[in-house]
Amino acid sequence: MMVAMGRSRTKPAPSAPVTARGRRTRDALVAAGRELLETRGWPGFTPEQVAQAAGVSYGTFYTYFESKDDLLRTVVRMVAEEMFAESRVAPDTAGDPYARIVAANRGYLRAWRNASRVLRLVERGADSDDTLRRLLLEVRELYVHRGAEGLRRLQEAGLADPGLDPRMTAIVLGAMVEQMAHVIYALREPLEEEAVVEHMSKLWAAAIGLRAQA
Amino acid sequence: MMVAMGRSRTKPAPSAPVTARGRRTRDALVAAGRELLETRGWPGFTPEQVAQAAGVSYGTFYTYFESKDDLLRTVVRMVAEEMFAESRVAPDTAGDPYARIVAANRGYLRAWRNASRVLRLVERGADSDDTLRRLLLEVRELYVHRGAEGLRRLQEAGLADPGLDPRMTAIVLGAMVEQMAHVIYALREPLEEEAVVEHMSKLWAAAIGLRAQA
Amino acid sequence: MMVAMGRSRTKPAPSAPVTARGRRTRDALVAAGRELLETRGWPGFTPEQVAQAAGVSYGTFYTYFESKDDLLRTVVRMVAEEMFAESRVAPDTAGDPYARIVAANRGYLRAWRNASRVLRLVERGADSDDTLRRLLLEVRELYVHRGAEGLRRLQEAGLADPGLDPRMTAIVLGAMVEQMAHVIYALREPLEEEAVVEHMSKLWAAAIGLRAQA
Amino acid sequence: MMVAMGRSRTKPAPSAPVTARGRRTRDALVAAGRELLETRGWPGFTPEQVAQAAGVSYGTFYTYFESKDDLLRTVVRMVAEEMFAESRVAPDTAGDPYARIVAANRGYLRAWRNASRVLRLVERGADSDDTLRRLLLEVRELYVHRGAEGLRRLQEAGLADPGLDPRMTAIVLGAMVEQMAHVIYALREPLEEEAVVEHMSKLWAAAIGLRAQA
DNA sequence: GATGAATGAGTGTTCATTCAT
DNA sequence: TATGAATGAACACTCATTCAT
Repeated sequence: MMVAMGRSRTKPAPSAPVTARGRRTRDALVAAGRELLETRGWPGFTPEQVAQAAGVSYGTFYTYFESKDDLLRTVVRMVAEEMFAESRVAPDTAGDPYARIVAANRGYLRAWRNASRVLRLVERGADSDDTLRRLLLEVRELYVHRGAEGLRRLQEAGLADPGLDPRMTAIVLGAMVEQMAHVIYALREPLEEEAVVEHMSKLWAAAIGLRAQA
Repeated sequence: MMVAMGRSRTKPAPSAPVTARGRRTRDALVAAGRELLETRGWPGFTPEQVAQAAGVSYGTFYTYFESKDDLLRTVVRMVAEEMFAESRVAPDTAGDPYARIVAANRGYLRAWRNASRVLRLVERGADSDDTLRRLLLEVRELYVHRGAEGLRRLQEAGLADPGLDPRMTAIVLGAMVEQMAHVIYALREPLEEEAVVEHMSKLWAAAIGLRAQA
Repeated sequence: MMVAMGRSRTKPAPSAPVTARGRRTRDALVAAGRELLETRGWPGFTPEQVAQAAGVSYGTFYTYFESKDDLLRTVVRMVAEEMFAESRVAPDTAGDPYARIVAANRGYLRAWRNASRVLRLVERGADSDDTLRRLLLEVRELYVHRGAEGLRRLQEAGLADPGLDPRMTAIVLGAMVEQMAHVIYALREPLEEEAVVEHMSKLWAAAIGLRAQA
Repeated sequence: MMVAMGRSRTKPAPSAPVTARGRRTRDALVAAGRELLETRGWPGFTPEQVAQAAGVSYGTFYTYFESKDDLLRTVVRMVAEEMFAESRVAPDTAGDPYARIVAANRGYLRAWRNASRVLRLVERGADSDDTLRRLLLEVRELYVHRGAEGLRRLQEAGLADPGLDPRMTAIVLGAMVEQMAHVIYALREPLEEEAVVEHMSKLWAAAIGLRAQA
């Protein structure tokens, strides 16, 4: 445009690719973005570097994403969903509530260690970006909901303190596990992962007044 | 940039000011930096804005600090020292154990909300800076130590589960409180502060198997 | 900044330079901006080229101007004021109203030809930029006001049709002259400048019912 | 870019469509281009948005047009031709001369407001494109010619000042009306359309020394 | 010591145009 | 002929740091 002033109101929002080729390119960009975020942190996460890592030209980035933040949100959602799915407790522990708690905590810690340098980075951004903050709250809600449901079932089975509010309890105990992951993997407090899992689980069980199955 | 630590020392490192005036200027810069970090977070923490808030000219910033990170480390050190100092007079002495837990949790949450937004920011944002990471671990250690000692006394008095490792327990339950502060104040999950304090305390007490005083 | 998201609310607005050196630099940027606009039009008017033409580095541009538009507005104001000053009718025609009209029209046409490729360019931008549009209206108002006052004096002296609304008349006849400048210099309709001046003046005089001085 | 005319002809210039379908597509693009120019001005006039508005895919644009400028020229030519066509049936024939002037001015102002925002945009914005400049001069000539003929008839009938050069007068008074349209519709000077029509007509009549019909 | 001007590499984004299918 | 993905130079702007006075 010859004239620099005046913004167009109608910036065409990138839509989902319709051809297989487009899908491949978009996937490559998402993968490259995630990879860079995990290996190089914020400094590596620029549209230019992402495009280059995906093997496409700079402009192509904006064929699929409205902005850098758009890609970030996409990556975060993907990582969060993966993590949530991974941390689902294997059904073979169905009978033993304590074993389930241990498995859940171990699973969470491992999922965090493996997949979520992304989430750690993002927590920082959330301080100044509202969309990101809400996205993190959404992700948290998944865990909170699952934890609350688990507790409710235990209460109904007479295996846990019926006086505890399920949601609040899930939030607080979830926070415990989340921060431990942060302490171990980000701050690198020198602790044995398995020892932490056991201890957390013991405290968790005691906190909810878990009784051995009748 | 925080990641760019460990430069080769080719430029004159600013030395401590020798005149009273110099000291005042430096103090003003540190205070302004802390203030900005607490009130505006990372986006407000630029040399230019710090200098302006301190009422000195832009260039003066570099008379006293090698870099932006240099000031950041200085501010963090100051906040950490303050927390050390405060912790010495902790009213940890006597009375009803449960009430003490409630008071400690309430106090911790409030300290976190007010004075140490700085630490929260740094904890989530400075993951590549080793100096800061270690400083954070030191501050944590302070609280862990105090928590562990408290638990040990309870155990010795026969008021808490003697099977728990005091240090590990303090770490895990401390993490719970710390993360709840993050959830409430940074992510702004809509929760009543006092309700959280009560719930956390109840879970904490149950977790350590707290018994009412004989 | 490591984090890309979140805009700072406090962008320091560039203030007027306080030292002589600063004033020189700022003046050089304004001059270069005007020069480029006049010689190369919009395509040459980029912060980078302006800075280069002024012999300073890129970043310096933003030491003195909030944005490209900021400089543009500055240049427009300057050109407009210059033009308005230039087109003031020499006082030696005080006695003869018709001679004054001729002089004013000739002056306007010349001022436009010399100084205001800038204004022509800007008229285009005004279509999509509100600030610019208002700036142009302000400039117009200067001329309109002067024209209206002139007519009022003639009416009071009984030398012009007293039934004409001075302001509206000034607007309409001013539009006539302005567009003729555009037609001659921008569209390059092949017309003799002096012939146009004479004809415009004759029509202008007839339109306001100018009577020879008693 | 408009300034980039006269490329070396190394790529296949799009030829006129041969199938009916091709013609429909091309027409849709032209119509969409015109529509966007009229409703959104320059910012809306991008190949992408034009294609989208025409309901065809992006790439198709370049099946029919060599460039964005190619479409612009096509649209301008179309608008110009329309104006030529309309001018042929101008109701210029008889009646009260003053009423005719009023009607002509009102009509011109309205035409300008509606159909030829395109021309207004181009007149102020396309100063480096020779093709367009000449096209604009041609359109102007049409109106000038008509105006001059009208004046000549009035002079022959003894109803207007016989000392005026018809062509020059038509140019100057035409400029007056044209610029008023610009002032009202582009710069949005707050004036009543009908009041402007009346005033312009009064000044016009006085300027040519119009005498009431014998 | 203090000032404020100067620096310039880096960032996110746009968009007219080309290309493979 | 039609599609939509791909291209990349260009642009406006930021900001930690350095420098001349």
